[in-house]
Amino acid sequence: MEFLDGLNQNQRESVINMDGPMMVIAGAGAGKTRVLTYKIAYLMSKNIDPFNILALTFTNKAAREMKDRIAKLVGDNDAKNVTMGTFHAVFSRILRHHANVIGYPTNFTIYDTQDTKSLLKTIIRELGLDDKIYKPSLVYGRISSAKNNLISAAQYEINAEIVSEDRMSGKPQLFQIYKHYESRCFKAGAMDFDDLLFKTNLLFRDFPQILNQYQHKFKYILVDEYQDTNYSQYLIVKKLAALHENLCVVGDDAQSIYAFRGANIENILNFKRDYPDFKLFKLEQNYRSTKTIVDAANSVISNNKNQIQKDVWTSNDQGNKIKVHRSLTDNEEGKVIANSIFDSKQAKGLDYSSFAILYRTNAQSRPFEEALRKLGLPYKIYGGTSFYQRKEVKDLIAYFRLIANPNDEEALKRVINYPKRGIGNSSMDEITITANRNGVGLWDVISDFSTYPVSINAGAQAKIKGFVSMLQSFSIRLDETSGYDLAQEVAKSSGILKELYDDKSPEGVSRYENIQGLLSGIKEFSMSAEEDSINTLSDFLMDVALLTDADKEKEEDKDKITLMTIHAAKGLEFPFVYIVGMEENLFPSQMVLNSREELEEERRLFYVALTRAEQSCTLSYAVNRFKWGNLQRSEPSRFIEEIDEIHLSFEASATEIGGGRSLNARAFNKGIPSSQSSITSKPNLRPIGSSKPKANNSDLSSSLKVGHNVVHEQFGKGKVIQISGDAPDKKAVIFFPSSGQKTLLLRFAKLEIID
DNA sequence: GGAGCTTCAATTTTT
DNA sequence: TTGAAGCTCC
Repeated sequence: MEFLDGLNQNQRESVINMDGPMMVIAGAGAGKTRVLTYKIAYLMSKNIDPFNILALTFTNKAAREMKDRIAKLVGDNDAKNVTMGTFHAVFSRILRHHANVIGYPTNFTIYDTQDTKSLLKTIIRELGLDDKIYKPSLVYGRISSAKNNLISAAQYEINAEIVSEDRMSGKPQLFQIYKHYESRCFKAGAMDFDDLLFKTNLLFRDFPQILNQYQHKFKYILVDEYQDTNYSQYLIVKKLAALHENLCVVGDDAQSIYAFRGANIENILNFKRDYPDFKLFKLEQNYRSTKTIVDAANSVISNNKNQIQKDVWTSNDQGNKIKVHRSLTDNEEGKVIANSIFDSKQAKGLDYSSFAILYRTNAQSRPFEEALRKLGLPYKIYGGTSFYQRKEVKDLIAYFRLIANPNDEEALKRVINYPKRGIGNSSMDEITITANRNGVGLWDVISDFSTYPVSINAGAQAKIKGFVSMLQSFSIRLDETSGYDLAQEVAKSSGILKELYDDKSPEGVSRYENIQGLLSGIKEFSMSAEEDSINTLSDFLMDVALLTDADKEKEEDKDKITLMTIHAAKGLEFPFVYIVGMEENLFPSQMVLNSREELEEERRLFYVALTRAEQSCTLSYAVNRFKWGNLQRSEPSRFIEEIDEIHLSFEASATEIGGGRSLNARAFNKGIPSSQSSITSKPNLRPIGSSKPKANNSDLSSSLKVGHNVVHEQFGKGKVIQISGDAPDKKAVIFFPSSGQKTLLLRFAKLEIID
């Protein structure tokens, strides 16, 4: 087994341990993916049929990379037969296969976040509720977390705890919304992201023979990023592995950054309970980063209380210190980083792809884009409005969806009057009323006016009929026409192509190009079909809902600077990493400052960011930042101070210190320039000119008294039990019936005093 | 029915 | 600042 030679002792042991339940806890850069790929290759070398292996990842990208790496070890053919993909992708396929038994059409639609929110909004309005109180995104979060815990609408309604939480937060009708949402999705033949896992659980629960079939198929199951799985995923894995118990999960609790969306670190603990005789392997040697970076990351993560004991170390060089750069404004931050990349590239002759700029939120990308563009540096940007989220792309895809599944009402509403064909709101209102009165869907009405008469004028009716018959003519050919051919015809007949072609504005041109891009993507997809079969448009649709920007890597994007959120960077590595926007209320985000758990997650996010860097890492913050229109002062992130000072070197921008020199920590400490900073035991991280953080809740802070009843945005009503500390760090202990006792910093907590 | 104007709200992360 | 949603006027 010569390919095992490249592994260290621990890695090798975890690879050759074939049977039984096992867990690999792997520090950042310790070769987690390596172990997984080698393990799969090793299984095959021991004559395990690739058809019997299931490998679940968190992102499509991870799956693809793993597949490529396995192919290098065992060859394309065998690699191809391993079932590998994200939870969502793998189980959406399985669901398609058995859709009929749970009452769904084979061509069920997958609603993305936009579709879901839009449907929720419709429902909220139909129920006569105020969408300022029942904000669609909030409602979505609530329903999503219910689904991830396998709570159906019916169970939601009778769950005393949940119902009381909703009542406390002033949203007693949430269960109604959930109920309607559930049935509307079902009628539309649509599943949202959470449904893909939820319904898989139902399928396996209610149809044991189907579960059994997959239990036999998947003799070996591997799960990557186990710390990011939610309860729903956990249960799927547990059920599938129940027969053979050849289950290998790999993860790192320190990199758990998706608790906000239901990931449950308990799953690691559950594992010990479910499989008491499991084997535990730890990979602690980091091969990626310099000593400085590894040590800095360790010192940051040690601030977290909740973690599994691990000792991550490296035998790599010490490397350079981590630079901490202060800029005056966010625009300057952009320029500074762009210049730094320019200089480093010149000096060291590196590729652009060696550099990454990582930020907390997508909205931060703009100054960097501008600065890079000015210097003529090529970059690629992930996230934000992804290609598949663009209006024009979604519009065309909506036609496809409607052809595959006419009951898909979100798609229908999107395109029935786009391009403009004279079917306006008043017609749609009439149709909706008729549909509701008869308890049928919109499509039922518009495809059969004789059964469902609608009081709209003949002209509009004729236009609708034309639209319907166009779609029907495509639907008939869906299964025997190649996806590309059909897609092209749809783009033409629908009028979308012409509409965009006629728009000669720069945006219009780019929209047209995006449609062409989508079509050529479909072309590629259609041509990748196996012999004797065709890839149809419904096959394409099956994949497309689960694709993100990161999955659309183009050849010409290879040598470019990477801009992405830290979340998106998970699992990646770069020689030079810039972590920008290192400011309080941005990173850590102000949304997480209410609880220790959330702050710890944010810290793990910073840990992930740091450990992306191989050779060099720069932290950067701006003293002033534009936030919806006006300039706001900000303070350096607390996370900077959590790094042991000996790993840091401080510098400020030329404009700020006047001399164009960069400062080392000592000079910085000595107060050069003396007028601007005072000598402290710690490097002075306070922005110039600002003393203490401003208490933006000063009135509240002084007037709040023990015994007050208050309302909190998230926790609902509560009573103040204790007040401690002085402004601006004044804290209150508040008891919330919905979520227990919380200690809140008054300067951050958005509280309202009731009495 | 639709274009164009004004207002208003929002800003966390993603399958 | 941006984008969506609502409103007015044709």
